[in-house]
Amino acid sequence: MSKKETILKTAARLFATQGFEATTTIQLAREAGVTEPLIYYHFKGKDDLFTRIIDATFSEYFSRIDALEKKPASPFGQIRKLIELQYDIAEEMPDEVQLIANACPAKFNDSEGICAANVREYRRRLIGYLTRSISEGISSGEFAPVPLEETAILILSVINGIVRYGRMNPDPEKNLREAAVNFCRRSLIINNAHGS
Amino acid sequence: MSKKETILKTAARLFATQGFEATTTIQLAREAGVTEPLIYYHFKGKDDLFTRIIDATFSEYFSRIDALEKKPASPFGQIRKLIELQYDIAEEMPDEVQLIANACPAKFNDSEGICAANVREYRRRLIGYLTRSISEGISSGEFAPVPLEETAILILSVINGIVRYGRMNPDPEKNLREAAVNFCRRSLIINNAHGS
Amino acid sequence: MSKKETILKTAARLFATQGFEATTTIQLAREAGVTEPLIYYHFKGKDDLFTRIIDATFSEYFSRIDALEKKPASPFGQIRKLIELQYDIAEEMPDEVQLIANACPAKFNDSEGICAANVREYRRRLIGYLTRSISEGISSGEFAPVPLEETAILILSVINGIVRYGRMNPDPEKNLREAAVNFCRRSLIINNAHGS
Amino acid sequence: MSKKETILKTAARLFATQGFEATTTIQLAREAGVTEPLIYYHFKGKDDLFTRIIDATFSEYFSRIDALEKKPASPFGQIRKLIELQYDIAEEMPDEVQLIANACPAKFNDSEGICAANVREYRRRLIGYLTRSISEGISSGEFAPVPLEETAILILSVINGIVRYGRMNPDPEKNLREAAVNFCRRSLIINNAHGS
DNA sequence: GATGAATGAGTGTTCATTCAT
DNA sequence: TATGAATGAACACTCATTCAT
Repeated sequence: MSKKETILKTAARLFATQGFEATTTIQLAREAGVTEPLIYYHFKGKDDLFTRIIDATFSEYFSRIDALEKKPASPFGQIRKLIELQYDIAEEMPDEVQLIANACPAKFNDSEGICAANVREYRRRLIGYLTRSISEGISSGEFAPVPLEETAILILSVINGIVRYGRMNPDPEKNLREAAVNFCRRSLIINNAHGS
Repeated sequence: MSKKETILKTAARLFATQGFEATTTIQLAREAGVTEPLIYYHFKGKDDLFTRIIDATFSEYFSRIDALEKKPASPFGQIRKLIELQYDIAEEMPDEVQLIANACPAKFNDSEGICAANVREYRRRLIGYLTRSISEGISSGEFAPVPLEETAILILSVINGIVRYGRMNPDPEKNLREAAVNFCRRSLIINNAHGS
Repeated sequence: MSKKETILKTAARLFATQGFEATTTIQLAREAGVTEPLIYYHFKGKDDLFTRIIDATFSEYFSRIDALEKKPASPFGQIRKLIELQYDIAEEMPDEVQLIANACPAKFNDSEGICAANVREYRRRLIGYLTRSISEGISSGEFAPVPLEETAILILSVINGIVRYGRMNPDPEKNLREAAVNFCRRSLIINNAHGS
Repeated sequence: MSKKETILKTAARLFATQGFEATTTIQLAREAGVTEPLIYYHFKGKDDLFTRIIDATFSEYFSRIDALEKKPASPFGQIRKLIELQYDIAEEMPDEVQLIANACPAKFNDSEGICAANVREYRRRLIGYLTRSISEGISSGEFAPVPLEETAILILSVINGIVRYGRMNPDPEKNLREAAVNFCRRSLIINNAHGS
């Protein structure tokens, strides 16, 4: 891994665990095994580092969601896939995901609002994806007639909740992923056979 | 309101909206309409302010949960009441609630771990409350045979999700509170008649 | 003891042990069992407290030296009495004496030079006293023909040295007082019988 | 001289003349011709500066005393050399010597007791050196049978006294160095011919 | 005589950032 | 690429002191 990449990875980890403000450039330099000026050779500054990490993470998110939309599936299959996708991403890049979950609100009104724009777009896409899936499910009679957007928000809440929980309590025994899928299924599908 | 209280309230608001580290004492003093040294006359320092806000908020939480446990209700009635309680508290003291939701993880390993201890106790109580309610519901045949703790965590996720959403998108038109109750009800109760 | 006196005594102790600058008014208030504003009711401020302690201590010194001069004694008897006087004062008011020994040089160029003036006067009197005694002793053939002022300074050095030593090493077994008298006697008196 | 050295030298001078507490970092920066943060780039802080100066000064002292012990001399020759050594050091590095003489007692109980440990070692060495010399002199019949340790302390007092005096009254006419040597010689040596 | 509340001016220290090499 | 040295701006915090009561 190049030094530039090391800086990025280390920054993501420190920003995620300590917060953006609490991470100093000298600490970042030390933990990345470089000197401070080198950070400024590769990046414009601390904000630039933050922005790049956020942007890259959301990019990854967006392309994954796009990929998801192209694969046909049943209404609940789509929802299941979204839950699983979030879980997978959180396992692949836990630092970046936590960074987005925690630090973003704090930097919401920031300089160029880069973070806020990303978050809005992210919500827009996820809610759109879920709204469409739920709508389909209701139309086909598969789902109960739930309110569209509210339910989308609730499913998102479940997703965020388990991702957060997994970060703070790394307990491999609990199968939250499966439990979350079932929890949502039972709530949506009109069917006497629970957990089928 | 005394100047001491003004400082506390202002600190809660700033810590919640900007984060602990990003809030400077001079800014706090200005927005509270006092001089900087007065903060140090009434409090030991920035950390002390933070700790007191956290402690007071969790105290309020705990006493409310305790009060809840004393009122008898049906299994789902208990869960409904918890959801509504969280919503109410978030409306009463939105700054403090957001502060706990956002800043706490960042200060988790802090000095005396005051925040961490509170968060653990808080989770323990809520999960305990929910686990008992779910267990009762399953025993009485009212609820589907869901995994206890996982389901408790998922319900908590729903609660936290809507509280967070309500903070970031203050949209009085959406009735997330009612939607959340129904979402959980459908997922738990064995009953053909949805949304009744 | 009145609160005013308590403040003075406590200030002398703290100034002596920690230094003037390192002693804060709040610490002084706490250790004296009063509140800060009371210090300002009785005294003009920290500097005023310092000045009064210094002045009172030197006053005491001066009146004691004056009293000494009035009692007739042999040349070495006079010197012996001065050594013993210093030792006595240091035991009576150890804080004040140490304050003068340590803190004064640091405040030498201070505001009104009150300390410096006192120190100069103090040196002038002691050196004058010793010079006269030595001069007498030489004239009478009792003392060796030592240089007057230099020897006076050296005797003062011995005095200051044992006072300082006694403060830092409170060791009642060593009889430094007697040893100092003998040390000076042997150096001054022309006589084969040492230590008589 | 590098900026780092300039900071050290300036700090020694200011600490010595004004005291540690009364010297501010901004004043130190100005008088050293650097900016404040540079002090913190080269040193950990004000305390670190103080400690380093003290340590370096005592190191110099110790190595000089060690060198002294290796040169053979008569009992009084040894004592004479010690007096002259102290005088020399005080002329070479007057700031550092005064710093040790004045500021140390105030910082005696400080943080890691670095100063106290040095002072104890310093006293131990000097008193040991003097005790041995006096003991030799008494054994050989050259010295009067004076009490060992007390006399060592008194000689040290004479040394410290003239060093202090020389600092406060820079008067090149008085030959205190020679007077001190003679003062001690007369007090120790059994001999009718004084001042020979 | 005595105090709780309050403050202007300053403290030591750290920050993200730059420059010369 | 890479760095040792350096800095302007800001930081949390403390000081001696005052005022209204």
